[in-house]
Amino acid sequence: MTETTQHPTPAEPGADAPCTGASGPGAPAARDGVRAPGRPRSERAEKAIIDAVIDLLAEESGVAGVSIEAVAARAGVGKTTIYRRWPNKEALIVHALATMKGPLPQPSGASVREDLLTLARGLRSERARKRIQCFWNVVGAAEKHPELYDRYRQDVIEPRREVFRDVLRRGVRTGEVRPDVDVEAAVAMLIGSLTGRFPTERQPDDFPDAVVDTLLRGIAAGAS
Amino acid sequence: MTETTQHPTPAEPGADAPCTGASGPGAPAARDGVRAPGRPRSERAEKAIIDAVIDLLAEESGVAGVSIEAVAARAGVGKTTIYRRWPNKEALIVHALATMKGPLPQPSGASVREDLLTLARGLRSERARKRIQCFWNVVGAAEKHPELYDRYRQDVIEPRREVFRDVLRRGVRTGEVRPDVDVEAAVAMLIGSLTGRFPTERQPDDFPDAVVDTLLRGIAAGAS
DNA sequence: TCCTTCCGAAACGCAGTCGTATCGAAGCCG
DNA sequence: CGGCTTCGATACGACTGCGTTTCGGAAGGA
Repeated sequence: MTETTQHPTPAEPGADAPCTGASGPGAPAARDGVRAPGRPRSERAEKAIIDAVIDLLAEESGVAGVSIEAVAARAGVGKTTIYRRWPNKEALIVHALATMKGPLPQPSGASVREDLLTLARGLRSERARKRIQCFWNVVGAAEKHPELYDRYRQDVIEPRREVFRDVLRRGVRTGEVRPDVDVEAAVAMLIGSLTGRFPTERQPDDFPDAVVDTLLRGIAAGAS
Repeated sequence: MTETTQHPTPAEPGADAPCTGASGPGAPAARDGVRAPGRPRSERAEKAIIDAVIDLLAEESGVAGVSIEAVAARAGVGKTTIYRRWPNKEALIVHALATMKGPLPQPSGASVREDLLTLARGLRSERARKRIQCFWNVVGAAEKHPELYDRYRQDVIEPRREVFRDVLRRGVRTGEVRPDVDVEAAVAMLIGSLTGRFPTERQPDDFPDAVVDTLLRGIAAGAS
């Protein structure tokens, strides 16, 4: 032990920007095809850790409710196994959130109404609900953990909003949507109405349909 | 000191349900016209405490970010002064939230569009922003503090939604709004779009106008 | 004036969390 | 088998927050 005990990163002799960049766990010393000596890191443990973080973030009361010890207990893992991969709590949460990117929804393109219905109903899926719940809690901590908020917004939320925008812009080209539509307002109305009151309040099953049709037709009398 | 040191509530001989009901601070022993002996409680301190709670709840990261010690420091008050009035942190926050009820907005009734614009623009006021910010954080902690969430929702949020509903229902009667409108969907679209993306993201100044007009006219081509 | 209550400040015991360190056991490779 | 690393468990010191208690002093009523 000459001077290597500063960071959990094991060997990795040169040019390793410390893993505080938080886009991934500390590499287990295998960069190229070079096999690292010793016991390899358990991929199973890593997945369990990330799942535990996401579950806790969605269920517990915000970022402050996610403690390393709770994560370790829930994942059935020692704290050592966590700190060997991430330098601190914030990096762990950032990485866990990044894994929620997942595949974007792909609307069929049959019609604007069909596409919006698909997207709106998709916001009720198990995975989407968890994503929205995490968003609530991350937003709540936005002032204290701005990096967390920015990254989650950019990586997870914004791409999904962009899918909504694309549907509307395509509708303008096909003539289904009036050309002077305010895309930002319309997207905010769709997403905001479907994600705004989640936690305990139940919405009727056809709420997405009602929102989409209200948006399309408007509420003023005299419109078709 | 015979047996009275169990509760901060000072004298108050009989039939005092302890103040844990959390709808108000422990009364300083003056119930009817009976003046309590000794120095009366400082009203100034009480206001400072409640303001501090609301500010912290809006700015800090959620309910967990509001600590009694932070409240005391921010209000320039000793912790004793807090615990003499409320039995614990949750009761304090519940009471502080209840004070945000304030007066409801009173739309003019000139037209549905005017009323909705007034209400929508009102959501950008200083006070409304703080209310919304608190709502974010209270919702985030809904699973851990359900009483907090329920009470805030009932006392503060729901009455304001009801004002929106009233405007729409009146519009149906006057013929300004189509009779088959889904009031819940329309209200959710208005409020959700205007409160959904607050914290750091800025909206253009005419965003409430865009939302109201989009809601009224719809986005489908062919409508007026 | 005397008496009661409230005031702010400080310290306490207790519990929870962070990040580190240490332990014996186990997995993988040569 | 022997060297390497990771594994889960446990304990540690430092810190923070809660809710209580004690303290000297101030404010108001009788």
